[in-house]
Amino acid sequence: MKKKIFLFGELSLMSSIRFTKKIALVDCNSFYVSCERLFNPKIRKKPVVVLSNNDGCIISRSNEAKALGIKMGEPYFKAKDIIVKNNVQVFSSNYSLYGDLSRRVMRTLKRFNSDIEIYSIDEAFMDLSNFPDNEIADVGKEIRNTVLQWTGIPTSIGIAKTKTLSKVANHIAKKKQSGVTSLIGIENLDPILEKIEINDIWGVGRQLTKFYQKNGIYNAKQLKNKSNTWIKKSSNVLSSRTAMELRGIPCIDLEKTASKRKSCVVSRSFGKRVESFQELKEAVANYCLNASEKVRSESLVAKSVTVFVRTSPFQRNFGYYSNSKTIDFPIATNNSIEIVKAAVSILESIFKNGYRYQKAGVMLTGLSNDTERKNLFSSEKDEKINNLMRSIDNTNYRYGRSTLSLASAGVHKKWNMRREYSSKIDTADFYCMPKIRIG
DNA sequence: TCTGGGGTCCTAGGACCC
DNA sequence: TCTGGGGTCCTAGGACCC
Repeated sequence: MKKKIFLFGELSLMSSIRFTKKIALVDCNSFYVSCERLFNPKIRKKPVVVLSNNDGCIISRSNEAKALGIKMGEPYFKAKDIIVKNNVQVFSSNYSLYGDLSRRVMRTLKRFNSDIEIYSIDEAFMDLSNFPDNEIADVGKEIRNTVLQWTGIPTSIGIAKTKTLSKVANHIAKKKQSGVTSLIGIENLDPILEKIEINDIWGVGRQLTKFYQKNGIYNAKQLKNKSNTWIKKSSNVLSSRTAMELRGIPCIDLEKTASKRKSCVVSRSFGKRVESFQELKEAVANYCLNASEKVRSESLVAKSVTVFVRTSPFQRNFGYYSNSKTIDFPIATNNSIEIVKAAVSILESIFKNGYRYQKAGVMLTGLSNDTERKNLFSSEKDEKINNLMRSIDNTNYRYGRSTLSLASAGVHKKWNMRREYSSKIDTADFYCMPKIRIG
C-alpha cells in the first residue's frame, strides 16, 4: 500500500478527532437512599440509611450517614446508638420501588446508546466508542444531567478504555462535585493508579487483598506492573485479566444481550426463629412458589431443586445445624406443584427436631429453555398443567402475589420477615402518588 | 521393591460481584 | 433480642473410560 501523505491541516485534524474504545460505568449514588429521597424531600440533606431484608444490615447510606462512621453491611442493632443519637432516618428496603426506578434509569441511558450492559440494579456499562475522544467528558456530563433531570437519581460516571479502568474512573468520580471522570487520552495512568488501593480494584476481594499484600502489592499501579505469568500461576486467569485491563487491554467484554440465568434462588431469614416442621414447610413451599413463578416468567425449566435450612451462625449456643439436599427431576419442570412436592420431601429428610432455625432457601438449578422440553415431551396432561400455572400467574400478577397459592404454603406466616420501617411507596399504586398543591 | 497415561465429565467449595 | 439476598465463574479432585 502506498504511504499516504497528509497535509498539515489534515494531520492535525486526524490527531484531534479520535475514536478509541471507550467504556463508561454509570453508577447511581447511594441508590436505595436516593430512591427513598425522591418521594420524601424532607430527608434530602439528612443522614439516611436503608436496611436489608428482615431489617438486618445497613445496605445503603447517604453521604451524611457515611460521614457519621456507619459502615456498609453493618448489622442494624450495632449501629443503633449512632443512628438514634444523630437522628438518622431509617428505611426497610422496598425492592419493587428500587426496581421500578432502576428500569427508568436504564431506559434513559439507552437513549444515548442502546449498547448497554445492565450490570446490577444500580449500575450499567455503556459503550461510548462512537463519540469522539475529545468530547467524551462532556458526553458524560450530559448523560449525568439527563438521568438526574428525567429520573431524579444522581449518578457518578467513569470513562476509560476497559471495564476495570472505568471502575477506577468511577471511584474517582464519586468524590468529585461534577460526578464525571474520564481517563481517555491520559498517556501515563501510573500516578492515578498508585492512589487506588488494591482492595478497591474491581475483582479483588478480601482473600486476594490479603494475598497481594503479603506479596508487597498494595495499589493498582503495583498490580498493573506485576507479570501475567506470576499472577496466573499464583492466583488464576481472572486475576491476570484484571491486571491486563489495568494496562488498558480489554479482556472483559460488554454483555449487551442479557443472557438467560442458570439458577434461581429464593431464600429468607425468618422474622423470628422457627422450630416446628410445619412452619418450616410453609416457608419452603412459599419460596418454591416464588422461584417457580420467576422461572416460568422467563420461560425456563429447572433440572433440579435444592433445599437448605440452617440455624444462626452467630448464635451457636443453641447448637448449630446446617444442611441441604438436591433432587433431580425426571424431566425438567417449572410446575409449582411438582417443585413444592420435591422440596417438601427434601425438607423431611434434612429437618432435625430441637433446633431454632433462622433461615431456609430453595434453589432451582440447571435452568434451560422451556421450548426445547416441549418439543420432546409434550402431552395433554402437560398442557393442562401449563394452563393452570398460567392462570395462577396471571391472577397473582393482577391481584397481588399469593392471591392464589397452595394449601401447603399456609396462611399465618408467623415466620415472615420484619419490615418495620418501610416507606410503603408503590409506584404502581395510584394512591401513593406524591400530592402537589397548586396555587 | 516395583503398580500407566491421558482424556472427559461432574461436583463441591471457594472467591468474587452488587 | 437483633447479623441480607441473589448471582457467576474457576479450580481441584474424584469417577470413569480406553
